[in-house]
Amino acid sequence: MLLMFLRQYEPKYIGVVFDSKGKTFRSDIYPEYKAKRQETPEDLVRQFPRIVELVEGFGIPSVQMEGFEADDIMGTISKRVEEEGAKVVLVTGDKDFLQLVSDKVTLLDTMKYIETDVEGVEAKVGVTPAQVVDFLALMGDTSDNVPGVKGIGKKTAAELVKKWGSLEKIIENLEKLADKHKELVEAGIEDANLSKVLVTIKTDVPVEHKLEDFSYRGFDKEVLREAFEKYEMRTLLKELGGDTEAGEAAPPEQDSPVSYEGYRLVLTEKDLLAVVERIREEGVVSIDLETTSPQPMLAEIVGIALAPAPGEAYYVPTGHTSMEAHAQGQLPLDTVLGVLKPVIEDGGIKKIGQNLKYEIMVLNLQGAFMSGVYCDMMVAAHLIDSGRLSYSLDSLSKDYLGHSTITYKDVTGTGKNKIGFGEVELQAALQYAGEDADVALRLAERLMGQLEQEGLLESYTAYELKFIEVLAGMEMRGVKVDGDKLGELSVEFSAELERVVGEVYTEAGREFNINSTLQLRKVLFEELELPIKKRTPKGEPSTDVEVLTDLSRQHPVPAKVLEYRGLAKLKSTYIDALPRLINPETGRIHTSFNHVGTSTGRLSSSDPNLQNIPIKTGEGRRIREAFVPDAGHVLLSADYSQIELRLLAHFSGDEALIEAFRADRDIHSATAAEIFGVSEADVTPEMRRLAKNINFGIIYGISPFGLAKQLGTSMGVAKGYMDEYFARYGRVKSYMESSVEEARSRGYAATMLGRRRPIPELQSKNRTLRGAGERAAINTPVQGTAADIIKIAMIRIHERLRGDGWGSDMILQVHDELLFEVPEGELEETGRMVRGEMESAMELSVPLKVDIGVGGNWAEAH
DNA sequence: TCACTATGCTCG
DNA sequence: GTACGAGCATAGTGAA
Repeated sequence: MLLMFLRQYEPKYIGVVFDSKGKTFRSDIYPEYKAKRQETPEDLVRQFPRIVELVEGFGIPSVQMEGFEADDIMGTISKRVEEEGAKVVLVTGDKDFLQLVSDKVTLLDTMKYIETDVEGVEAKVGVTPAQVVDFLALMGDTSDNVPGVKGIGKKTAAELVKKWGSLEKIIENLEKLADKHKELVEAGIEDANLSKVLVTIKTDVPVEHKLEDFSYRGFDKEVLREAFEKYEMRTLLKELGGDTEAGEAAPPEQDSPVSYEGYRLVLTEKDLLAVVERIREEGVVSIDLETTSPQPMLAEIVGIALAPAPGEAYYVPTGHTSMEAHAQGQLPLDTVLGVLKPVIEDGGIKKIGQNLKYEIMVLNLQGAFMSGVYCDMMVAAHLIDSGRLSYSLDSLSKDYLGHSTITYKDVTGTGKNKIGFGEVELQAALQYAGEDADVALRLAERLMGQLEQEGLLESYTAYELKFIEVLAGMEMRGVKVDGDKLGELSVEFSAELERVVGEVYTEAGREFNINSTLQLRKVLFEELELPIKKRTPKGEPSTDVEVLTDLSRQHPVPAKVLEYRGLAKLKSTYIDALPRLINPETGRIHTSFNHVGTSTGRLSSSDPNLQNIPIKTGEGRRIREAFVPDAGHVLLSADYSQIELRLLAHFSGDEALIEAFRADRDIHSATAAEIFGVSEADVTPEMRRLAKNINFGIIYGISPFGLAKQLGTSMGVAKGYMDEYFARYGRVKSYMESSVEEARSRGYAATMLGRRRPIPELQSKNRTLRGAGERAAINTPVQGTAADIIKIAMIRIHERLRGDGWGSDMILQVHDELLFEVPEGELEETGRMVRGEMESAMELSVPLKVDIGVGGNWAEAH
């Protein structure tokens, strides 16, 4: 509430007033005052000191005076400030405060976010602010135990006060009242008079503070961050915005560089043409589409914001549905796009925006093909710092411009009051959308400057920006999923689940919700009295796969639960979820690839996540069978073989490792042969499994504990393996150490294309945190460079496929694998081209190797 | 009803 | 408390 208030109102003075314990003049004259209140819950009482702490963190002065209620202190301050001629906003939901409202004083209910002025008071209670005390005196207040006049409620109280003007006047004119009212008031005169005193907020409390004492200079981000971290207020932490470099002061919140004066609505074709003229003059435009859906494949445009220069922004509504929009008349989308298309498609006009992939896709569906992508804020910020909590425009604006933008929620509301963007009033839409376009434009300058300064501009334009179009293309093409097949699987899994559930109930001796860890814990550890093997971070007995596998030796229930979980997971996450995401227009699934989804530079995928479709179990593989090509096509899968270990060989320069890859040996067998001192022919499957785990462990920044856990052995044994590994691959060890050292001295880890991930944990005094930082420092260059390599390959393949004559499409990326939908007749050429581009994407001291598979579904292609 | 956390499990 | 990087389903809780 405070954050929202500070941002929206940017007050010059602010104070928070607290009640204090003990007696007040009200309880003196009326001992029953607030008597019926329930005792303040203990949970709440304990929070009061923390609230004070947080208010201090916000840099807000607070007032608390023994013997005086907060109401009266607020009333006094409000009165004084009002007399000095300033405006006052009283932030409270208490209706008693309606009495203080004037042309200078308003009430803000931060729960509902409604600001009440004089007219508001009358609309709300039917009387003027001055009459509120009389109104309350009659009506009473149950929550404060103020009696009022028995039998008179809100309606009658308002009616009487409105007619006679005050309580005193009503009493004077008792005889003229309707019989029913007369009787009631007569009986309640004493109560009414007392009530009036009780509800009247005092304005003459001896407050010593001067207005200047309440000056607000903004909050210290660091102090607040610490408090939020301490109390694990993660959402607020995120809202607070990213890191400010040590020594670099955060830009002041208050001198906001953005004003809305240069923003204009565009409602006529003539005005639109003038905007186009401005864009051509500037040679650059920031674009922000407002639509009906966050999913580009389902979105319809309701308006377009355009900013050709800082402070100058236009909003062209095309699909707003408010009466006002209809009254003013908006241009049809076709007309608008007809005028804008040449600009959008003109590569000579630089395009700026936030998450331009979205704009590219939505416009593409309307037949406009964006060219000249010049700067995407989100993508630029991620290259500079892939460790940020947020890449939202608001967050970037706060950090780089010191300006908080109007948020989407601010204009559309949330929860059940939420409206579509098309229902937003045009002025609000103009300010919101115009600001986004404007802010993106201003940020572009800053971010491009920083990219250049840090030597990242080349990477940015040559790879990151081009990658946006590659992703847009893949998302738009989508992947075909056989809904009928999933339907059959669903039926089959339902039957299986029913069977397993029945077996669990029988063995457990009763029915319960197997999905509930809470209930499962009771059954396993209390009723069946099985031993607790492990605890969750909260100290509760764990029921995860490791524990249940172990317990399966003692009792049939854990084994059955594991079986249940396996089936239920597949059914709910994939089998039943995927068909719902099939686009009705295209009949395909269009995942969203998040360009800035990870701190290493990998992609992430969501809605649905197509990067974690099961493969390891037979049942899981059946889900992949539902991913199919169009008729006359096949799926081609191409995946990098051991790309991360190859990078480890390259980066470390370890001769043994490099030699193994150059000779194209099975790397896990080769490692096993080295560690166990046998010839590769004598490596057993068990030895290979061990070596494989060690190899992966190395990339993750191995620890004896982690390796032991993975292998199911003791830490001593694991340590032995590690020592043996490092004895054979000495350069790997020194490379790992230098990775950490480099990250420590520079403050960040980096990938080959330059993406930077700050790792402040390396400075931590907390051993665990520091350890995590060290492992991140080891892993990031390896995982991140692998991501760089496949990114380069994808850009080149995309460009090749876009050239003449190809019928193949690249449809998915799963970190080291690319999936293509290929016309049967084009199979060989596509395979050759794809392998060529992937293997030559980057020159390393070891070869890059790609395995290719083909099939009638994704399972077969693998 | 909504926002959020805890737990557990899928992938590379 | 401990292997790197992700997203999502479900249960449960507290606040609006």
